[in-house]
Amino acid sequence: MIDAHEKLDFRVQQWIFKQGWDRLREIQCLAIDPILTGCTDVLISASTAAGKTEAFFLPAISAIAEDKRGVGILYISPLKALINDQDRRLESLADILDLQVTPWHGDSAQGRKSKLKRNPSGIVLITPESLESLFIRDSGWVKSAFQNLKHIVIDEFHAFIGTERGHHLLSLLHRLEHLLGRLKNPIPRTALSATLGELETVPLSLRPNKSLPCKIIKQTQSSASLKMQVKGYIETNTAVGDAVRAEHLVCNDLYELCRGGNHLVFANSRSRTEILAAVLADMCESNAVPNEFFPHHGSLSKEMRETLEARLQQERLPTTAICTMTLELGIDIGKVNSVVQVTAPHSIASLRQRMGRSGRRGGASILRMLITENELTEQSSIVDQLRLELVQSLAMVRLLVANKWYEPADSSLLHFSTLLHQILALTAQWGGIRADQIYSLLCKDGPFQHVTVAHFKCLLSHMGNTELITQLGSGELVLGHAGEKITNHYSFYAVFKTPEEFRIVSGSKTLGTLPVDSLILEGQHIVFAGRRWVVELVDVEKKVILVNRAKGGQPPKFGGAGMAIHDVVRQEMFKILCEGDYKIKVGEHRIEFADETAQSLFQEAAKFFQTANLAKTNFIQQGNRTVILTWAGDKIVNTIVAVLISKGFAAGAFAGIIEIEKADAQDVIDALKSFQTDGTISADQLAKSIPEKAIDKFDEYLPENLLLAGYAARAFDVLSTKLKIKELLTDFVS
DNA sequence: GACCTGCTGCGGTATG
Repeated sequence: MIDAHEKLDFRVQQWIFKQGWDRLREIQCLAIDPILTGCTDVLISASTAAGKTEAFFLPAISAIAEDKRGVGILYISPLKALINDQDRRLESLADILDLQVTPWHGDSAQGRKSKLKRNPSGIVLITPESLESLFIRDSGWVKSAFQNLKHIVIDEFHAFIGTERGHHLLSLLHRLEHLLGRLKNPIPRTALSATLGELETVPLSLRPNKSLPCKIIKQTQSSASLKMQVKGYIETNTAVGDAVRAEHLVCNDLYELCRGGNHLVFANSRSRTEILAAVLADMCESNAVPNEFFPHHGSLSKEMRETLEARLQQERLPTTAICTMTLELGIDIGKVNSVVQVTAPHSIASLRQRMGRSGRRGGASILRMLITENELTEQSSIVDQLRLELVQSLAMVRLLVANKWYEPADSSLLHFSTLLHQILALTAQWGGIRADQIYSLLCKDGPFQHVTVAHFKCLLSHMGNTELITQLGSGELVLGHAGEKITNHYSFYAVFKTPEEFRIVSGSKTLGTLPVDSLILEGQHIVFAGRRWVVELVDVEKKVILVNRAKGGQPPKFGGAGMAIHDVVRQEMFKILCEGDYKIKVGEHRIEFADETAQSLFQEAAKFFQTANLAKTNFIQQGNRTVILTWAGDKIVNTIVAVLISKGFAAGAFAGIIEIEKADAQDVIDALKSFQTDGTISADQLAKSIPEKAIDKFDEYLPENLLLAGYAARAFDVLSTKLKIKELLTDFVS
């Protein structure tokens, strides 16, 4: 192990020495052999700033140092900003070895791209979309430039797993191996990530056809400790005016906790981000101190975001960013003093990623969660009485800290939208291609292995009928009229969908953009970029909203869908309510991590849970309404709701609790019993009643039956639901 | 009671 670094290229060793490192980290030593040999894929799982990128590049660069014909390393990133960071970080190492590094994305310098075109060599840093555009526009160059490719590395791999974009990436990598004649002798892939749940399943997500084995390298000694606290707040119902709004208590605490240091506050929605930033900036103003609270989210312009990122990184002025997931991935902002999560996190995986942003110079990570619950009244719902937002937050903390568990990706998705995209892309790339070639490349040996021959045939014939593709007399498929039009536009390269957005302009300055699904009226007051504005003009043609500064205002309504809580999280919530205790057991001790308000809110919830005997009660009759407590994830909850609606009930779900209006519990139970024994109700059947099934970018071009099947696989799980209902009915005592 | 990511080629004008 000590001598591992001696296998690296001499100049790489010199570079390590120059950095003043006394030795390589464990993961860096472990990565040397597998990457130098290049006979396996490698998965490197280690926390942020543990040196994952170097763990790959030190041996990979050593492996290509002697042979500079063509591009040797292909680095793929989900973000342009990461490519720019990586370009900067690789500069000194690449200089020593006289290696060319080329960042290649929509905004990178044309000069460096054309240099690579003339003289392909060294390292290319690229996005999946830019790689797709190279395939379609210049696959001949790709074939010659990458002929000598030794390694592919994917950064922030968790951001791809289970998504449309991830499937696109896998398809691109497979097409690359095919183009280079490397299907039998695959190019080794390395995946880097800090947040991977169920590690042993990840290699299949990296190479679904298993044509190479995968070596897993995991950081063992995690020296970093975690300090964490859940703080509770109560939203009072007293008359407007003298009410102590929980929001102000939250902001008072944020002001006290964050002022004077560097912090990240994750607020979960762009509108809440704007509200908190505005209130905190006002507090600075009324206290006559310089403002150090700024918003950061996807609707803000690149310039505003980059200014804030630079301010955080420089560490000259104390800075707190109130942000959405834009600051979750590894953009270079250095480490911050602490991370605050306001309202419950959406998933443990993202909580873990956020937590990793704090902890300076080997110090502890500090994470606080600020959770607000409503004051209880006679009319309070079960959700309020059970304090579900707080209980969910506590359960997530336990799963993160004690179980080290994160949500795995949903592997049941069919990705038909991306399959259609890839059929068009392949046809555009080759000019003409046979149906059986497409099938074997994408489905039989490629990443769409779940697609049946029948589905594939149906898709192709529908694409023919809609003029996306045309079959020549020779049997070859070429692009049809509609297919030409779609693939010729630059918007084709990305497989994910973006809603139309309006630009928000004040004077001559663009402040950012807003999705059009929010209704904005002239004269309306909005909060944007941390300030208040009044809308002067909405230009529908130019998609511009003109605004002026204003004194007061309501926040813009941002659109969006619901979220999916995993089975494991709901089971953990059930468990802590049953036990009446959420504290984490460490040896003989039980660690308290909630403040007094959060403790008493939890006690209220546990008392209600016990009094109503909810450990053993799944069906509750409340007047003429029936309530079902399943403690299952949202896929099962949604399936039960759809089943009940299909049987004529007025059912809905809130925070995982199913409510059926004007229904007798016994009738609901009978309906569920009949569903259980009825073999004819399938997920497809349930999906038929959904009015809008087109969700992904190319869904609108799919034949009805595939659209149905794709939606059904995403939203419903009939088998697990039947099992869950069996369990619920066994416990039922009428 | 949601969030985020990415993409081209060309024509116009300004600047050195």
